[in-house]
Amino acid sequence: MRDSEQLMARVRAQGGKATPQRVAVWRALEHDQTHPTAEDLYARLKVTMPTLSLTTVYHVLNELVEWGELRRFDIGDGHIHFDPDTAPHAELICLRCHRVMDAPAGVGMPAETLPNELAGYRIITRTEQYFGYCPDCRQAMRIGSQGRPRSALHGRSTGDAGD
Amino acid sequence: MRDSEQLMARVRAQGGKATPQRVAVWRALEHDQTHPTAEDLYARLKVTMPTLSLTTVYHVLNELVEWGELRRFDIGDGHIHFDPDTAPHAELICLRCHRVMDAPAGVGMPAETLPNELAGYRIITRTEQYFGYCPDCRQAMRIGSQGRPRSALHGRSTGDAGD
DNA sequence: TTCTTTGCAAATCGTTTGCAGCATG
DNA sequence: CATGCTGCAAACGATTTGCAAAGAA
Repeated sequence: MRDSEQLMARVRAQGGKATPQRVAVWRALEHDQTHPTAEDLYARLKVTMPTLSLTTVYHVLNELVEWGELRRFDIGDGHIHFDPDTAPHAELICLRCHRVMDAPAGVGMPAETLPNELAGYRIITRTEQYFGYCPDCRQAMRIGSQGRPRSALHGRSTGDAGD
Repeated sequence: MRDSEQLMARVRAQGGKATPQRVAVWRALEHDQTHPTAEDLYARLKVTMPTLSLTTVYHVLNELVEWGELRRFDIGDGHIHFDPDTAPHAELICLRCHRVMDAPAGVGMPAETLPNELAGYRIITRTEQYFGYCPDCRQAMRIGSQGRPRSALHGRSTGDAGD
């Protein structure tokens, strides 16, 4: 994702307005590595901008996705996650708390191996997701307590279990 | 996923019943490579079993996932897809019609490269998804017509565009 | 018969949309 | 001052759940 300076130029160039709400969402995303959901960002921003609405957060996120500035992905926890890093890279996803983090450098296939075409498909991008249990959840499961897993819509999971 | 013979044994062993509905869903999945949604399976089965309900399809799919027989995944089209192939492998996903197919053999990282641990995470499985445009959609886009893209909840996409 | 499963109808809940008032350029 | 943006409230829709009737074992 480009920085707010450039986005401001872009939005003005197409007759749009650089409203405080838009800029706030842009800034919140700028160096974010937490792969937040719309609700995450809303909660974070509400503190300094109490009048902000969740609807607006969704509007701004969706337009960023349309502009190709933001990647939107579903890990199966019932919430859409967003990532300002639009280059292909690997991610680590906890099956229990649904935390998402970038995999350490060197993990996953190098970006240069992304083919242009595969089985007749024009390939645009690739995602690699490693599912497992994060250190906190491993600890919590070891103790046997329930810990405090993050949101989980009804009983959804991404399909695997065990330890 | 194991075949219906084995699943029948399993379900009976734990005091369950091999109902026609369950067996029908198992059979439908047995050699399926289309990565269907619950609705897909329901539509397919309704023809030969008109009394089957969508609720039951969900019940059966969810228990298969709990048993570790079925992988459940979200491609961002607003529908949960299911895959009886639970081994790590790469998939091709069309950004326009949301068709999912297995990548040709040799594409993606070999299964043996799945690490046990990564950044403190206990790794259980990995998914590799290649996003792009399938031959049909490339053709449709070339013609400039709208073609007939498969389901798409409101205006969701998985994040990328262009050709 | 007993205990599981089915399937209808209703509830959930993240996300999207309609629209009236507001604020940016 | 005109148009684009915000945000409330309502709509949406895939999936889940409560529960009474049905059917395996």
